[in-house]
Amino acid sequence: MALDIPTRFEPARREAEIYAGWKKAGRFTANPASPKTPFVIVIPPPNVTGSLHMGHCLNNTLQDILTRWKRMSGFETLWLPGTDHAGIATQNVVEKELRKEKTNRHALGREKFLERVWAWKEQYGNTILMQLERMGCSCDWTRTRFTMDAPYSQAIRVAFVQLYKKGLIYKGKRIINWCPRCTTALSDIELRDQPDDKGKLYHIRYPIVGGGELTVATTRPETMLGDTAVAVHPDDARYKAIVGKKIRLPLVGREIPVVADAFVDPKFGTGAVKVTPAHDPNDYECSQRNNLEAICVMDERGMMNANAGRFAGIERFEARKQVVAALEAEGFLTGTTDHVVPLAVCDRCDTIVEPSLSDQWFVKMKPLAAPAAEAVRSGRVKFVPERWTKIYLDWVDNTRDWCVSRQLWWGHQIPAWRCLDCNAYTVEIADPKNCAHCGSASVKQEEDVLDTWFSSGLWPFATLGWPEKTADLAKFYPTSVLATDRGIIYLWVARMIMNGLEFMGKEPYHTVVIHPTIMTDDGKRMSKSKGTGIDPLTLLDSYGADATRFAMSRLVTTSQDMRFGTNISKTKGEEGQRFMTKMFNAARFVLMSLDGADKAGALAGAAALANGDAIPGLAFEDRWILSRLNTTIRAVDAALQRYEFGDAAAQLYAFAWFEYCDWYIELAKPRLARPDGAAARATLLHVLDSLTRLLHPIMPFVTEEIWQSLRAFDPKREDSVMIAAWPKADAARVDLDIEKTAGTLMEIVRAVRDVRAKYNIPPKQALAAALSAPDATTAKALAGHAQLVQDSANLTKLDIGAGIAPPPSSATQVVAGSQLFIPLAGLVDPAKEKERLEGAKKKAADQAASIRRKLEDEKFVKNAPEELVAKERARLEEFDEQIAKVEKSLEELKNWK
RNA sequence: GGGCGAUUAGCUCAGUGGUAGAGCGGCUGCUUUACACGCAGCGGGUCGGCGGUUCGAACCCGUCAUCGCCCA
Repeated sequence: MALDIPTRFEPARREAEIYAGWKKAGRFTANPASPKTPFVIVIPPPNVTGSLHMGHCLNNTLQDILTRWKRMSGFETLWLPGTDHAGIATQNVVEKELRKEKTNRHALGREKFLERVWAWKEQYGNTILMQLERMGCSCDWTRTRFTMDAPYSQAIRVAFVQLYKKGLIYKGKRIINWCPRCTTALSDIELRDQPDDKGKLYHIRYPIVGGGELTVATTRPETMLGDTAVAVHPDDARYKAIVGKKIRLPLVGREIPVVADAFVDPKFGTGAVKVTPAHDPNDYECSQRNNLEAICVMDERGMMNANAGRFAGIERFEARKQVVAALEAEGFLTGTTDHVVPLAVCDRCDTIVEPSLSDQWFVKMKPLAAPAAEAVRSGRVKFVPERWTKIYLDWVDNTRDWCVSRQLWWGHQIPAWRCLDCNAYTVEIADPKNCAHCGSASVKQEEDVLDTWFSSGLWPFATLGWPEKTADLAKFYPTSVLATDRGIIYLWVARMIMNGLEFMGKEPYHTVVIHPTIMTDDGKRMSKSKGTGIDPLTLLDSYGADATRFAMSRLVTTSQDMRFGTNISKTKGEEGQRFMTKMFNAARFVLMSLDGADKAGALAGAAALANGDAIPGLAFEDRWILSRLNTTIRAVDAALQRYEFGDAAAQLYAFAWFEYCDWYIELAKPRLARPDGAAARATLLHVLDSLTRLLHPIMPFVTEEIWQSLRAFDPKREDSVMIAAWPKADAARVDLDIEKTAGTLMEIVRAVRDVRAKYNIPPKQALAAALSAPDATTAKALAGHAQLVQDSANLTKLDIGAGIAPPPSSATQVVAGSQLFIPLAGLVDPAKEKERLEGAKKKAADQAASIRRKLEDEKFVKNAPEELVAKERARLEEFDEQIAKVEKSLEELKNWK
């Protein structure tokens, strides 16, 4: 064996090189002019400030598996990568830098600030994309997109103008979520729940003008400064008499009315609530119904403003304390109780958001959401697993208008110009010089920018060149599959579907694969702040990309969570690494076996096998592994079609390791030196070739390395496994009889090894054995394969026949309905053998008893399907025979010396 | 408050009505010339609790519990 192949594949040394090779050869680049059917995935764009976390790692592994699988299956495949500009996050990062320089964006001015952000993006914005390369992702980097690029920005502008002109975008005053730290509006989905938010409920006495009083309860006493009414339920008998009267607002002195409004829950607190229209969404709606004034008492940074009177200039939570103290001092506070307050915080900076009345731009959701719901209801877009459909529909059916303006600088400035003369808006694709309404030249563009999700909602077609009619758009839209986490269903999926229908008239993909969310070892959400997250780069460094990808994909199930914390990632990563090494060594063995042998013969044979042709000299075990290979191909295909990645990975692992390596290679070894070695070599090579292709989508690097070694033998094959054809299952190769017989033979071999292990007989010590089959047919079927069993179990001989008498002093083992006898005179202790046989007898007797019980039950015999009853009868007979045999062996034992 | 998911071997998970499975870990034995990141063998579970349907339930129904996720 002249070949010099190392025993390990070294990811750290080879991955980058292999990846560079693919990239240089343009393997990832899609061709819109190709006649092939397209398969397209757009990446759910990661945040440009982000770095790879476990969720990305899983998400992109699965996308790459699909992409590579489809590419090998003959599709014109495009996996389009890119990032979104992440308005708040990116602006925060750069503002942080500025703070270190003791300056801020206002000092810099908008233009200079944006230059800084771009500079930051150029320097750091590629981090996550480079990490995808490390994972082996076969993204088309020539098509990398960024939501702030000029063509993409143009798409956003066209989309905004179209929606505005259709009346689907408007500007209006609403209560929105305000982040006082980021000083911008946020949409509902940019919030997070604050856990463990223990608050208090304050009970405040409100005096009624003309006598009497009311008690209201509030969790946010500082907002009482902005109260403009007290509301009670119209049917609440307790308060009927005072509706229409006035309250003198404590601390402020303003007179405010008592109004009746059905939104009040009479059972909560005292049944009377303070109404602060400028700081609560329900109160605002109440104020609209009752013509109440809205008084804002805070500024954009969460400081109390002039409307707060003596509390002006105080920070909102400090103001709460001081208002409570003042109420108490003046005798208005009647008590406090503990109360859990649901609090929302800004997703980006953890600041408690302030519901605030504000003038913002909104997208009308109903007209967009209805078709998006229909696309899913009709089945044109399918969720996998199917249960997510309901989650999606619940949201699109009930979604409220979407606040899309953000008080940021980094983002797409809203293409609306306000006329300084007539106050009307002009919304155009090209910058207008004059007001469209009065012709005035005094027009000023809105300063606010659009929500980042507004841009990522256009992702499936804006990335392909829309609104231009590009070749890419024509070829690759609609895309095929979107793979993402459940947390993204509202964020992107719903919006992409809405926009796809609105702007392209066609849903953006036919399938949405919702894969599990990565959890810690104990099933909790990974949290950066709690330090329970793990860094995928550590895994890539420790085990390599292939092992990491295998480990993750193998754990993917239809369940919604996937535990992959510190410990689990270690054991699973190591498992992946071992598998990678195993495959590498299997290839090493096959190549070394071919080297110096009849190479041409092996190549021709393997080619014939790949073609489905017969080759001379195919042995039983060859036909067995070919049958298993084709069964496996079918199973893997079926699993991938259903997006059951874990199942596909497990099938491949089991076939490669336990069938190909553990059994087939071992069976082939003795033949390599014999005259029938040619067929064995051809089969070894063909199965290795198929496995290399099948494993490639999951483990791209090691399979490419193996492929290149194969190619050194056979320069005619494709330059890269990436473009090799995906194996097709050949039904003609599947032979269930062979698989069944092989199963029996393996059981026999295992039984011999078991006896050896029990009696400490070394594998090297050859033994003789006899097998007593239940009938002549079985005996004949097995006898043909005696040599195979002898090779595997190191037997000098193996007599097989029906009803063979046990040789003297034999250990007995029941296997697959037959009895195996191994003469062990002088080797073993009869007492020990007796113990073993008693154990086997008990096992069989227990089984028999349970079946007998069943069969003695008339109801079972009457109601169960006939075949089942017959099957149970046969089983009982088998067990009874077995017991008899063991009893006979126990008798024989007495004759042992 | 509503919805969803999970609960099966020490761990991670398959298993949708008819003999409880896999991998990992464990234990025992092997320096077998592809691989000790290996090979061979073995043990290990009243399928979360309780009730119901059924000849028969891990599986279907009800209920409770625990853990988790989402929405309000």
